[in-house]
Amino acid sequence: MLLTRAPRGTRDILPPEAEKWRRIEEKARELCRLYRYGEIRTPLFEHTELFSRSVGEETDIVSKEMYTFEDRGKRRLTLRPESTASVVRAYLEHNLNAAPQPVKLYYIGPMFRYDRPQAGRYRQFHQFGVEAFGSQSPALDAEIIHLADQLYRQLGLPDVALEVNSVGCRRCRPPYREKLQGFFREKLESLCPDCRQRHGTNPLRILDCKEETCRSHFREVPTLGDNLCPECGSHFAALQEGLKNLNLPYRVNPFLVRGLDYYTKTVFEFISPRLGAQSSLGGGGRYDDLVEVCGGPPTPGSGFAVGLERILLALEEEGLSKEEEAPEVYVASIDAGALPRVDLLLRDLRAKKVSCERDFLGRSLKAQLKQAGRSRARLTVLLGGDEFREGKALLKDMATGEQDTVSLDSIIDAVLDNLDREV
RNA sequence: GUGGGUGUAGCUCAGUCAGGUUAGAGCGCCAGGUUGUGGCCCUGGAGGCCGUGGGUUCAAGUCCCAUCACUCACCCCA
Repeated sequence: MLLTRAPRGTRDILPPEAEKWRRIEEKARELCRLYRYGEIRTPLFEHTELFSRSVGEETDIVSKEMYTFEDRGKRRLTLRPESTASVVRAYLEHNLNAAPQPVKLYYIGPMFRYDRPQAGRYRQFHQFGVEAFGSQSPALDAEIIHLADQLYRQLGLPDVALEVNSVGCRRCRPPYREKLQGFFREKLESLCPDCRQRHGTNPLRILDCKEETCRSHFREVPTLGDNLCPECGSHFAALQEGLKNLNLPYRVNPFLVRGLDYYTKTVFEFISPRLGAQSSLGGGGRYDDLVEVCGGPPTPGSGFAVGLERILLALEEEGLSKEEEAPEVYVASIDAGALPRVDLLLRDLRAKKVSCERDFLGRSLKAQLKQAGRSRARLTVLLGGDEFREGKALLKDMATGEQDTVSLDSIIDAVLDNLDREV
C-alpha cells in the first residue's frame, strides 16, 4: 500500500490548477444563470439499481465500470458513474413534476467509473451537466446545445465540432434494430470479434466500430435517419431547423450512437481535434422514457454533460498558462521589534480587502525582499529601524523599485492609493 | 479486461547498451557576496534505501524474474 500516492485514476488539484477549474466552473454557472438552469446537488452515491435500471444493464458502465459496495445496513450502493439518473430520482422524490414545466437543472461534481486510466480519462472525473424535464420541444434540445456551445466558445475552444443524430423512439427503434441485425446476419463472418458480440446484444453499436472490415459495410447499411417514424423524423428536422436558426454549425452523423441506453430521438456530441484518443468533450441527448423507467409519470427530458478534465486538457493544448495569483502587498520587517506592528498592518489591509503576506521563517530583510519579488507582489511595506521610531514606514513599488517614506497613520491610504483603489 | 512505453534529487533528465572506487547536471529551494532592500551575476549548502521484492555475481542504478505505480492505446466514454 502506497500511502504517499493517490489511488489509481485519481489525482490532487493544487492551487495553480484549481484556479483554472474555478474559471471553468464560474463560466458554467454564469451560463446557467443566463439560460435559467438552477443548481441541484445530489448525493455522490445512490442505490445501485437506480443506475442499472436507467443507464442500462447491458452498457459498459453498468456491466464493468461501477464502484459498487454494500454498507453496514446491507444496502447495495454505487458511486455515481453519471448524474442524469440521480437528477431524475430527485425530480421524482421532490415532486418537481408538480412545478411549472420545464424544470431546468444543472450540476457540477465528481463521477466515478472503474476504467483503465488514460489521457483525459480518470476513475474520479468531473462533469458539468444540465437536465430539462417536461417538454418534448426540439427547441429545448437546441437551447441545451447552444448553452454547451457557448461554454466551449467562451472558454476559448472555438474549434469544437458538433455532431447530431436521432436514435428514434421505442416505436421506431426496435424495427430498425431488427433490420440492422438482418443486414449483418449474413456478413457476420467479416465482422470483428467485438461486433459479432454486439450483433446479439446491441447491434446499433456496430455503427460505432472503427475496424475497417466492419466499416466497409457502412455504405449500404440502413441508417437510423431513413428509418425514423414520422414523429421522430419531424422532431429531428425541427431540431436541425433550430440549430440553423441559432447559427450553430453541425454535422449529421448517422453513425452517432451513444453508449447509454436511455437516449431517444436527439443525440449529440462535441468533438475536439486536440484531445487525442478521447476526442469527445461532451455530449447528451433526449431521454423521453427515462422518468417512466424510474417509476414516474411519462415525462420527456433532455440533457447534456461535459467532462471538466477534457476541457482542461483541450485548453492546455491551447497553451493557456496557469499563473498563481500574486499578493498585492508584502509586509517586511527591518528588525524584529516591528513585528507586532506588521501583524496589525496585515490585519488592517485585509479589512480593506487587500491581499497581503508576511514572512514566517525569520528571514533576513534581504531574503524577505527576495520573497516579495518572487511572489510578484505589487507593493512592499517595510517596517522598522529609524523610520519606525519616527512613526514612519517605507512603501516600495516592486515594478519600478521606487520607494517613499510614509507616516504610519496614513500607510493604509497610501497603499490603497498606489493600488488604484478607492481610499 | 488486453497490449506497448516508462520508473534515478521537489521538477526535467544524464548514467543502464559493453556490471567495478564517495551516483551527476540544469532548474527550483536555503544561506552568503561587510552598514537596512528583490530581479542579473558569483559562491556555498540541504535534498536520492536509483519504484519495491527476489535472483545471478567477488561486485548490481546497470543483467534476469516477479510485483507495484505512472503513461499511451484498445474496449467504452466525459
